[in-house]
Amino acid sequence: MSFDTSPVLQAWRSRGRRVTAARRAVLEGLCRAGCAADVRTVYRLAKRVHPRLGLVTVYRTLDLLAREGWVQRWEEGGVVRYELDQPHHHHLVCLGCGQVRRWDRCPVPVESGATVGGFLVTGHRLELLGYCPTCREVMR
Amino acid sequence: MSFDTSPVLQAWRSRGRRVTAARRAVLEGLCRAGCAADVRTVYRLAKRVHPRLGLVTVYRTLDLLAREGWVQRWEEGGVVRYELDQPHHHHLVCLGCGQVRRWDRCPVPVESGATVGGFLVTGHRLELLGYCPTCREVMR
DNA sequence: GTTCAGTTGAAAATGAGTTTCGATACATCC
DNA sequence: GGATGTATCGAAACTCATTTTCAACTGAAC
Ligand SMILES: [Mn+2]
Ligand SMILES: [Mn+2]
Ligand SMILES: [Zn+2]
Ligand SMILES: [Zn+2]
Repeated sequence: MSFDTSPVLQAWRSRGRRVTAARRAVLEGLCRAGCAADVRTVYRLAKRVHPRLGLVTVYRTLDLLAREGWVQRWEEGGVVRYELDQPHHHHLVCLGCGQVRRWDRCPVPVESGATVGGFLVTGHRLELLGYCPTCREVMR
Repeated sequence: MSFDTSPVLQAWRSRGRRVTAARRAVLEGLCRAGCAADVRTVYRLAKRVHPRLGLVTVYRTLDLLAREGWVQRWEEGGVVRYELDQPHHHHLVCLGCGQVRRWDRCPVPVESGATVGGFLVTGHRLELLGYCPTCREVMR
């Protein structure tokens, strides 16, 4: 995927965090995983880069990236998914097979920084739920 | 909350399911819990009605209700939430304390039954993320 | 090269949710 | 109202994702 990881590494170094082989590998795995990857997938792909990588470190690094705002974290059907921060977009989720597809429109008119009922809104999450072409076929 | 449980009970009886004290209690707990309650909350409230209620039965009944379409199920920050089916609405979620408030507007123009990129869309999920008045105060 | 705090990974712990199974209690039929 | 058969119940065992612990390791700085 087209994601430049050097700003992340740079930010880490400047804040006194260490740029380790394990963290590089997780970032690389995330890049290769593409849209909305689950932890296992990131682990599997990152392990190709750095075979002695532990699953714990994947959890830790994903959490770090999420806290620092480099990745989005969300859950669907009991599965936690992460993806590198990209131009704002949403997702189509298949209720049949769990597949996720990117949807680039955004119909939500609430700006980040706006206030709704006393809440300071910093973002939003939107998924369209339904059935992918394959699952529609199976259902008929 | 204003939710009439008798259609649920009636539907159960007509399909050969039994209307038990445990199931009534879970429904009652759900009513009392209001907007987007987690399983523990439903359990705690339902137990007041039927003290010997087991947590397992809460899971089972919530799952049953969800499968039959009487409740919505969603997850936020690792917490599974259920709520009785109501007029379509969304939620404001506080990233500080996890509190959930109802938001009645819906800016999503995709009708149920529409097709987006080959997906048959049957619904959607939208949450505004941010900070509640209390958590905003704490942050300053 | 030496130093040392930040980081790692194996193993153990945690905890939400599920499965199992003997006991219980709805619904039905006298 | 009682007897019957089966759906349901709840305690306990289990599963599995995620977190915690801790001794070993290794980037970064000097
Ligand atoms: Mn995506
Ligand atoms: Mn609600
Ligand atoms: Zn599908
Ligand atoms: Zn809050």
